[in-house]
Amino acid sequence: MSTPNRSTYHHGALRPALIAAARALLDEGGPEAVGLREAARRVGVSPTATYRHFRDKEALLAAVAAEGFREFGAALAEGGRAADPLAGIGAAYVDFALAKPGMFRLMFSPLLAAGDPELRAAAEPTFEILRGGVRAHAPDSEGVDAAAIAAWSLVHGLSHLILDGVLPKADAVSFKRAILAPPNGAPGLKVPWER
Amino acid sequence: MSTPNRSTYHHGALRPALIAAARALLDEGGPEAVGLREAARRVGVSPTATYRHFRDKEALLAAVAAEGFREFGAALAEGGRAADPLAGIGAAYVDFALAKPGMFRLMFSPLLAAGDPELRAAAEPTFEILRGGVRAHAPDSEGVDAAAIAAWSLVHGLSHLILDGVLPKADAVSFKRAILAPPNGAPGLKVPWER
DNA sequence: TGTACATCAGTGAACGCGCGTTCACTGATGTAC
DNA sequence: TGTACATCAGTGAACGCGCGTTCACTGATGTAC
Repeated sequence: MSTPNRSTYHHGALRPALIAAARALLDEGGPEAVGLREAARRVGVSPTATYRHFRDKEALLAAVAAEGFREFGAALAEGGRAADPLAGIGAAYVDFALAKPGMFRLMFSPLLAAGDPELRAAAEPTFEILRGGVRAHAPDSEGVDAAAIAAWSLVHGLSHLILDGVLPKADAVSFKRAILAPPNGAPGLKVPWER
Repeated sequence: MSTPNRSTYHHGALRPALIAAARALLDEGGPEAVGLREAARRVGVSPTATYRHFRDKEALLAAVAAEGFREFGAALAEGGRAADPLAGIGAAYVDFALAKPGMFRLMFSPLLAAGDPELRAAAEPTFEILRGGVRAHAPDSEGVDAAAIAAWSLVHGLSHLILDGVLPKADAVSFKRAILAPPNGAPGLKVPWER
């Protein structure tokens, strides 16, 4: 039965419910605000029950981050369908970060054992999509990887600077306008770093 | 008396000692690992004593971050004395982040009330220096601010991606080589985003 | 179709931890006369 | 130069908090015969 039925002893779909609760906490207070006990409390279950579904707290966070990366990948792929794919991807990247700051932070958080191979793998498609966007600009260039890293760094850094309150949100708007509709018809996002 | 003398009841220089202890914690475990009690413990003083010098935990963190920004500004200014100022600044930026990851994280951390005016002010010189570097490339351009933001985003994002274990450290090396000694003699760091 | 039983998904109490902060206090310092 | 006293910089005990995790358990589910 897929409908959770709290009148019975068994929850029925505790795992996804815990992930959802964790996401809510993430939205409200960022990665630090996510706790096993609090998530369990919200679902209406004892703290211990969580251990049926997650080895420990980090496993829950990892499951949440995995969901995030899937959605992130979809958003970027969608952005890549713009007239200028790279610009569209860049805009989608920043949009995602601003729309889901807690999730964005978690996805790149040191809370998730830095360099964890599974998460690196989850982040890999991000890089692939960016690389594809760069290739659209310079199909046979040799510096595609370097340029993709530069493009990634650019949007990643802008996202963080805005999220951390260093730059005003308005800069995201001008950024999008600048890359999506450049005044002179040239490609909006130039590649800054070539080997 | 500037020499702390723990044989007396008074410490003599507790404030700087606490800041130093907090920095050590920062180095060891990042911003989350900094605590008033632990800092006091390391200095050999009761937890309560900290409140003589800092209103609360955040005040201590802010004082540490302020030190960080001062050092950061000095490092960037030094980098700006390279043949290509913008490239030198960019390299110094990434170097600082990689050399003092805990401090770098704290400086841009949401722990320090996002948008806190004092910290925005402390970060301002960073922007000024970058703007100066951009101006060296295009002295009379109108898009200096936008380009400076782009350059800032680029190095900031690269720093974070490496710090978070998404990109390998080696990318910092190739980045520096690429911007500091570009193969064709062209300016190493091109400005990606112009209005 | 009914029943025995293994498995599974929860419970509830407890553990130890470290934290930030407040309270009433006391020992040391420095200043006015 | 000595002394009274205000101020300052510490102490120590306690508060309440929420956390992650372990333990022994019990109620519900589903499967084999």
